[in-house]
Amino acid sequence: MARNVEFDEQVAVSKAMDVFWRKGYNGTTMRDLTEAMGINSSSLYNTIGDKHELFIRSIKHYTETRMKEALKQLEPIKSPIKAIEKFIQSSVYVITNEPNSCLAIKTTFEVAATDEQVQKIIKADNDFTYNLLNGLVEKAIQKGEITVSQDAAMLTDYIINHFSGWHEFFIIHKDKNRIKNMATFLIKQINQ
Amino acid sequence: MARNVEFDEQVAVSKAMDVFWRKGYNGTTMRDLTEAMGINSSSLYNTIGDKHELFIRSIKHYTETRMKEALKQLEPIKSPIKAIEKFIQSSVYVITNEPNSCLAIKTTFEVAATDEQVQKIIKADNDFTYNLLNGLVEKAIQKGEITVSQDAAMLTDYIINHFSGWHEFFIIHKDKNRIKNMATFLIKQINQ
DNA sequence: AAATATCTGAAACAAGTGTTTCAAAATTTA
DNA sequence: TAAATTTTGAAACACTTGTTTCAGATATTT
Repeated sequence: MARNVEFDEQVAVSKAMDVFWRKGYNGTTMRDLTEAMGINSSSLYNTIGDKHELFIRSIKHYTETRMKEALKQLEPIKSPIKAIEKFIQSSVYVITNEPNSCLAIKTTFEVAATDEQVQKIIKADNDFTYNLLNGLVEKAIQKGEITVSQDAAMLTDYIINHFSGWHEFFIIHKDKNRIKNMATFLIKQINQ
Repeated sequence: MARNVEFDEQVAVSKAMDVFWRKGYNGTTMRDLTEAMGINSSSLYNTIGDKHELFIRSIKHYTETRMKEALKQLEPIKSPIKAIEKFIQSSVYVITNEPNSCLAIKTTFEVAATDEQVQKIIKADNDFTYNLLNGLVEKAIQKGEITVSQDAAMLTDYIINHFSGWHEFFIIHKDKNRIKNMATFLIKQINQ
């Protein structure tokens, strides 16, 4: 019996996410957000909620999108070790080509330590990556594609652990090659 | 012919640093700062300057203190490889025992990408760590303590690169053991 | 001790913050 | 088409922000 919401909530959240991604949670104002989303704050508060809720939806959107992309990218690859290598290489590509560094990592360092709700989402995202990669590492060990004498759990942690540093490194040095060299060495270490 | 500043500027900056360390640049207000420093904002603006300048001094204080500590800790160690191991192990200790994660890393992800002045200080800090560790790696290779066939430059990047991930990991999982295991593996990788 | 120069404290500043209000517009259903 | 109900836009809200003001307190130098 009444009109519907005019804007697409998914699209709006995606636009909000872009702002948070660039400016961080505390660096973003509600006016930044409503301007980028193209909606009035009254509509925003009537539908999604306040700034914090919008941030929660933004980082959920970010992590969910990333999870889907990872699955889609790795699914067609038959060899576990090749999938692991692809995962590492495409991380390097993203790190050295996207305009902002990973929203999840930025959020971890800015607010995860003091915001439980955020912490949970970030942890879920990390657990997803862990499980995805751990499955591949286990298979690779079984198949004898990884011969280094280490348990899968530790190797999975060890591989994932590189990405944060590469992001940090790229912000500071903006040097693709040194990151590529680290990635090459990491892959060699696993492969041996 | 007149009175002197009542407060110790070094002590005041150190107290400001603590606040920035906990809350980040954008999450910290001038009232947070003046309260923690125990001085009035007029005194602050008369001596140090505005919020940004205070932040600059805070991160300089942080990085300089850290540099001195690193030098002091590694100086007495004769064996290069032992010094490298000590460097890694004490990083693990700091990461898993300090209440906040590294101010330099937090700052890198929060503001370094958009603040040139900050970026420079952070880069100088990273270059210092790089040079310190690179010297050790080169000596360790010469002495045959490191036999892995990689150039010192890449190995230095590779070692340093782990710290950021460990910080991130500890915020999310608060698990010391998994970090220790990664550190042990890293040391083993270098040593072979 | 007096003159001098500077620092300090409290208050005030204008602009910016996240959020709410509400009349008018809009779209749905009957 | 008319009634009903919700969304929207602009303005306003109360509070916080970074910063400045300035009278009076304070310490130095002569």
